[in-house]
This record gives sequence, structure tokens and C-alpha cells, in this order.
Amino acid sequence: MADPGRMAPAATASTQERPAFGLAKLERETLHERAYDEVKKAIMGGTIAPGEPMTIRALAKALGTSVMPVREALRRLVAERALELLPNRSVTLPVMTAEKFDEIVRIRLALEGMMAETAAKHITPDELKRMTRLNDEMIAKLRLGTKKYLALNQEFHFQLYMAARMPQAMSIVETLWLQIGPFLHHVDTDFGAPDFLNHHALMLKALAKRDGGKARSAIEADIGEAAESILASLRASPLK
Amino acid sequence: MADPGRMAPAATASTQERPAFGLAKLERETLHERAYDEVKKAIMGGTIAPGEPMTIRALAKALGTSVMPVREALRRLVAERALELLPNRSVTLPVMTAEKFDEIVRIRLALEGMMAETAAKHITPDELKRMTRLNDEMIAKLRLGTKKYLALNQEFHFQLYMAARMPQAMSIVETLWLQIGPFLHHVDTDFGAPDFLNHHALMLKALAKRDGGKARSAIEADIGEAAESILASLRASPLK
DNA sequence: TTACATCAGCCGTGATCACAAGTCACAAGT
DNA sequence: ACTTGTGACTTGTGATCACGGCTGATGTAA
Repeated sequence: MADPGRMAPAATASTQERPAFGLAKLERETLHERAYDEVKKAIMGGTIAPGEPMTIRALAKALGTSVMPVREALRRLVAERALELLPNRSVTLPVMTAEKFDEIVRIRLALEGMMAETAAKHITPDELKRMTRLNDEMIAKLRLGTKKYLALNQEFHFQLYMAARMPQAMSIVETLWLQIGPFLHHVDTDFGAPDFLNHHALMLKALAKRDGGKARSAIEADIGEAAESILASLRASPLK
Repeated sequence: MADPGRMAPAATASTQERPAFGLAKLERETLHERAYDEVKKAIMGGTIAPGEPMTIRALAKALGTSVMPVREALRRLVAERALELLPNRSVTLPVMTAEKFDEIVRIRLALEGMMAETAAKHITPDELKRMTRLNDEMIAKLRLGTKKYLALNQEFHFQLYMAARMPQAMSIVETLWLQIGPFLHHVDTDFGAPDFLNHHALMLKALAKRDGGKARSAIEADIGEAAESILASLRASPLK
């Protein structure tokens, strides 16, 4: 799959597997993949309270399946560090601590900084246009609530990282956001502060000029200042 | 697990769960954890050939269990990107490509560079001594074969990263090594070249002086030059 | 009222089975 | 000779069940 044309050393025109006819390849999603998506969505949406144990059977009943698909979905989320394994071998949504948050921020600075710098060199005009549109939408819907803001912000960032053409790094960053995501719903920080939006504007300007260094600076400032603001309110009310 | 003493807000002396007596907490390992360890060991050891599909039932028979534990072990390894999901939903050990290798190297430079810099500030004399001992052992057993070298080299690096006190980053780096590991057995590179050992010596010197910048430089040189050497022989014989 | 033993219920784990999709080889047809 | 349909066999998926461990409530004795 990773290397087409290797097993068939000189593919004839008749054996080609290209999308023939007007038919899209109909995908068959397994139940545990759907379960994974659902639980992931619940985690990112802030629906699940941190610390409370979630049982396989309860989730299975909620999803209308047996325990099998849920088991595999949870196992995968644990591997991605989105959920945590208790000594009972039950799983929980981990409680965020200041130390853990700080570490994740430092990882993000290293990784996303590098990706932003790379993205500046590879981004296409179309992608840049899409990012600009996302940012405009963000400003327009600024006061539509934290949830909407967070979703748009994530889309903006991921669109940027996508331009770096680093799929491996992309999936690592996704797991990092998956750990931070649920926590952001429980902290009271004003994400609409003009500073944050300014970083995005600087980012767009750096991308337009293909300036990798400036792009890195912009993303670092964006991550760093947001983290500082969150850490402040985290230290104020330690857990949650 | 991450926050002891939280569920019991004022633990009495009788209900304490601390390691009392000289007794180590006897751990009950589940079958799928053992299956995970075994398959992982096989992957890192270069036993499994890249590209060949591995069936659940065959592994189950080899391990003497049913399919259940194997299924979960494979699922976890796929989540960690150590294995790859085929369209058939079977799993394979991914074939390494130059592009993929290059991306992983760039991620490692960003992540492990940051960790080395952090480690320089936190490392204890004991840990430094242990690293020195590992390096000496590496030099002594230099010609005992690639397998032994790779194991000692990994131990050296991981001992360093451990000193950074960043468990999240640590587990990310582990997955990166898990992807590169199997591949290193199939490429013919002289890992015993004096350059590589020199980087380790520089690293030890930097750590002794608590010089984060020098530590970062040393690790970057170590990773970068090894990668260059491997990429050269990878381009010579593209796959495998 | 308090301390402790008991027991029922729930939990994760793993084995087994049924089923649909996929793979491969062979043979019939062009 | 090459393509195509058919069949048996293998594969991953998901449901169900049994089992041991853990939790929490109940009851009993002090």
C-alpha cells in the first residue's frame, strides 16, 4: 500500500486501480472507529468531567453497541494519552496539573514552532487564503462563546501545520491538543483578547512573505501568551 | 495514579498505600500487555520483516493465547505508529522511506534537542555518572555487533532524556525510536565511527558544565550526522 | 454508635463463536 | 493465452459468556 507499483513491476493499463467511473470509493467504517470518534468528540467538547471513571459497559450502552468496540476505542485513546489508565484498569479523563500543562506547552513550542517555520516555505496561495478566511471568521464570531472560538482556533492552527507536509508531526500535535482540549473548557480565560488575534495577523503576514523565522516567532508568541494566561488562572484555582 | 492522595483527602496512617515493609507491589500484568511487550521487542529487534502482513491468529498461536490480547496489543502499536493499518485492516510493519525518515529526524531534532537542553539543568551527579558508565561500556563493546551497540546507544539517550523530567515528551520520543528502530537493523551503516562516540563525549562534557546550549548542539550533531549517514545508504538501496 | 465480616453486584479481562469481507487458486469461457 | 466467474479458505470484527477481583452496602456483634 505504501509503495504502489512495486509488486506489479510494469502495471498494464488494464490493471490500473485509479478511480474509474464516477464512483467514489465507499468506505466501511468499523464500529470501534465510530466509537473512537464519538468519545474523542466528547472529550474535546468538554462533555466529560475530568477525574470521573468511565466504564466500558456504560459507554457501550450509551453507544448502543457491545463492549468490544468501546474497549478498543478506549485502548487507543489511552495510547494517545487522551485518557489515563487507573490502577483498577479503568480509564479516566486525566486531571490537568500545572506541571503537566507546562510540559505540554514546552513540547508544543518546540514542535509547532518547527512546523510553522516549515509551513512558511511550503504553503500554497490557496492554503494561505483559507487561513485568512478562517481568521476573519474568528474575528467576526468572536463573542459566540468559547466553544466556537476554540474550534475555529484549532482549525486555523491545523491548517497551518498541514502546510508543513509533516504527517508524523501532525498526528503528534493532534494528541497534544487532545490532551489540552478538554481542559480549556474548564478554565476561565478570555480567549478573545486582542493579543491572540494579533498573533494570527502576524502569522498571516509572515506566511505571505514566506518568512519562516517570523512565522516561528508568531506561533511561539501565540502559544506562549495563551499558556501564560491559562497557567495564571490555573494556579488561582488549582484543579478542575 | 498521577496524583496520589487526592481521593483520600487526609489519609490516615492505617489506610496508607505507601510501599510499606520491604515488599514490592506485585504487579498483575495482563495478557495483552505481555503481548504488547513481546511484539514490541520483536519489532525493535529487527525480527519482523517490514512490509509483510502479520495476522492476529498467527501471532495468537505463537504467543499461546487467544486472539483477544493480540488484537489489543496490535491496536495499541498502530496508535503509536509502530505498525500500520492496511486497507484490509490487517497490520504491517511499515516500510521506511527517505521522506518519512527525514521527517522523523526533524521531529527528533526539535524534541530531543529541547530535552537535552532541559536535562543539562536537571541532571543529578548520579545520573551523569551512569551515563558516563554507559558510554564507556559502549566503547569497550564497540565491535560486539550492531544489535548490542544500538541497545546501548538507546539506553544512553534515554538516560539523558529521563533527566529532563518530561514524561510526556519521553513517551513521544519512545514512539519515534520505535518507528526508527526496526529499520536500523536493515541498513548497513558503520555506527562505530569515531564521530558518533565523539558526540557522546561532548555531551558528557556539556552536562558536567550544566551547559544547556552545548548539550543541545551535541545531541543535534549526534542525530544529524547519524541520519545523514543512514540516508546516504538508504538512497543507495531505496527499500528494505 | 462503632467496628468488622459477609455477600451481592459490577468491573475489566480473555476465550469462544458467528458472520461478512477479503484472498487465492482453479477452471470454464472467450 | 488471457480474462473472468466460482469456490473454499482465511481474515478481521463484533457479540456473548465465564471468571476473578474489587467495591460498597448490609447485617451482626461489641
